[in-house]
Amino acid sequence: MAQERTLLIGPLSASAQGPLYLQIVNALKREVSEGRLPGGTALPSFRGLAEDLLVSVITVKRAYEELEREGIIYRRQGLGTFVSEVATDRSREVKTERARGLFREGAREAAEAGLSPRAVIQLAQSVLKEYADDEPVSGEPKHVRKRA
Amino acid sequence: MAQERTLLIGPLSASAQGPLYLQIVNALKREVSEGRLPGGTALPSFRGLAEDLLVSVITVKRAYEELEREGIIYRRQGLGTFVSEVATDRSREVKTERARGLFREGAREAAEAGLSPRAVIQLAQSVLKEYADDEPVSGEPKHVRKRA
DNA sequence: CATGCTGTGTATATTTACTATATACAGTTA
DNA sequence: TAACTGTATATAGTAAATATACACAGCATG
Repeated sequence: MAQERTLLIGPLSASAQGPLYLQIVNALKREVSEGRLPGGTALPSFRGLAEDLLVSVITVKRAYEELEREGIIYRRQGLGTFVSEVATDRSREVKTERARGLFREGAREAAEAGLSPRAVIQLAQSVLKEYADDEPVSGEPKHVRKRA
Repeated sequence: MAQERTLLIGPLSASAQGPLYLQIVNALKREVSEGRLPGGTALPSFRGLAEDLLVSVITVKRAYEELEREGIIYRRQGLGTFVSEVATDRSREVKTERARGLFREGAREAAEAGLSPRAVIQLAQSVLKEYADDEPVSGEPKHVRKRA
């Protein structure tokens, strides 16, 4: 085991849930926002990641370009690609904002479906609760009451 | 003579928020789910809607095909396109399911942003409340009296 | 009643934009 | 120089959107 061959991000499902380069973007954003890639960390090289994920170099490039545009990573020709110092914060900001947008859109859809404001809130809460049960967030201890 | 020239759905922003045909689909689903298009109502013709929205006939066709696949409308060659009898229910089902998916995805994003389960719920509630303030939903169905 | 007009939806070939690729080019450092 | 890194150009494949020509239903009319 020369180097940790730990696949930084899982294999991509070929165009199963969106463009490949966006799958890479989202997977890396997740790693960053959850603290597994602190600022300054060197990301895999274009060719390395491309080989691991069975995609072309260009696809990785597009993904990295997108991440750089969002201020999460930066690239240096001849040197490599690195996680920005403010990456975690930026990534979390982006994700929180995205979550807000999703909740907003969900509320609109539910309202258009004819649900009353109360019913919308109830629907949202049931989903959130179900999610919290299924997927314990990060490694922090949390007590889950199985009783619903 | 000309019928009500009321643009059934507003103008489309050229590829500003997704494919044109999906914008048409969503706009019509909204009209249906909110009760402004009861079952049996005749929809605008391909050419008429295409002209109003400044898109091609094919784009309208794709939109109507999608709506028919979801059981919201049905088409009759030489006659026209009509709102299904179960359209409102079907549309509301689809929208509710979509809302559920959006809430789920929002919860995931928020969790990945590092928010605690409690904070996620708080974020969601703040958004929902803000939405309810802006748009008094009041599931009060307006009686759309149809002239015989 | 047969006919043609005008409305409706339908089908095919084409253009355009985006995704993903292979291949060749350029910078950094031991 | 050698072996890494990121970069740029030209090339297929796919989906969205289009123009054009076709087929069916209703109605006015001779």
